[in-house]
Amino acid sequence: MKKPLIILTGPTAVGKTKASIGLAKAVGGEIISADSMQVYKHMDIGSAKIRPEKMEGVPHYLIDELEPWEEFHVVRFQQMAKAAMEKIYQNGHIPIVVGGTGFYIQALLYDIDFTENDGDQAFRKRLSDYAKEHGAHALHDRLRSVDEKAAEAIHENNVKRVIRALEYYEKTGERISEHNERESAKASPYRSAYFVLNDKREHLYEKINLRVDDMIKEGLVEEVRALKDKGYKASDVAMQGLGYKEIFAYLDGVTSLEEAVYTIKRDTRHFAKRQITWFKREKDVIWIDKSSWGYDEEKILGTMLKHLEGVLCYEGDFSENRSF
RNA sequence: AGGGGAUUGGUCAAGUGGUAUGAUAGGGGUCUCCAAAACCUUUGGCGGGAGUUCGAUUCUCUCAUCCCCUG
Repeated sequence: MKKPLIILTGPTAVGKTKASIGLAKAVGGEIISADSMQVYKHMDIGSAKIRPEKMEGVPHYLIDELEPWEEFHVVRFQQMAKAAMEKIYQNGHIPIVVGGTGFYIQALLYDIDFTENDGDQAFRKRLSDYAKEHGAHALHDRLRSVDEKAAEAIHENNVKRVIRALEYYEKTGERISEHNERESAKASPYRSAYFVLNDKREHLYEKINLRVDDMIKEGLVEEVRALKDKGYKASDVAMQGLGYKEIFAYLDGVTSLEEAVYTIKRDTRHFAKRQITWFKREKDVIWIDKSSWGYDEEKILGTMLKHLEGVLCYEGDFSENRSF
């Protein structure tokens, strides 16, 4: 029998965190964060991390687990999240994946296989240098010669993904297009419910703008300054999160604070749009538009629970563990 | 009140007597190891009216709105 898995996602600033606590308490769930920034310690304000006192006793995983210099990517997420899920099942609880990184959620939900190799940085750098020297088109031609289908699918300007496709072929001898076809045909090993919390676009954008202002008031600049003082550079991956790279630029005197704030707001809006686009093409998602529920948290929780009745059966271990 | 200047997509700018350019915002999309990333794509416009002209966003007049100076 497949194990249950609940996913609660949606664009940034829509209110996932808040909704997740109510849901976790109602179903006996523990929360796994699917967020590429909240895993990092010392990055609280800019990543809109949940505060411990707001957790109301619900266990959280993949929050504050890494130092900002550590690498984090889908594969690592997948490993850590799977380990967390094991623990949660052992506790007799249901894992609830909460976060806005659609790719991570996909990797977990469909248990996509990334194990062919472990990311050869030197090889990637060589290809990246090749592209810089001979142009993106030349690199793309190299891909075309080994994997026509992948070359068709990946635009030549998207150097990052052209490199990955070439790397995959180089390391495994298999075409990445074949790998992707196989992996995307997979069925999920879980009994899942995939909730996408959404809101009217206008309202969402307004909330994003307000939230960025709040972050500044709460001391985002000081948070970034502290990271900078610890020796982190704008080029470190963790520092490239929304809100961090812009404040870095401000602290370095490249932009004014006003410009930084403007850019954070704009890029966060763009990000939210991309997130929504991602969720639109995920199959079997349950859209919950907050505006059509009058922003009533009780009603929204009620709908989610209703959907869960159909998707997950509360049997065995799970029914008796609904409170903490 | 008098004089001067301005009016180009939501915003900021370019430009020309012959089908209006760009940036930015907005929309849509791709995505299977940097994904808060990377990449692709696209809808909007010459303030109103009259005149000169084969033809006016461009020249003239007028109205409207805004800005500056003088009183």
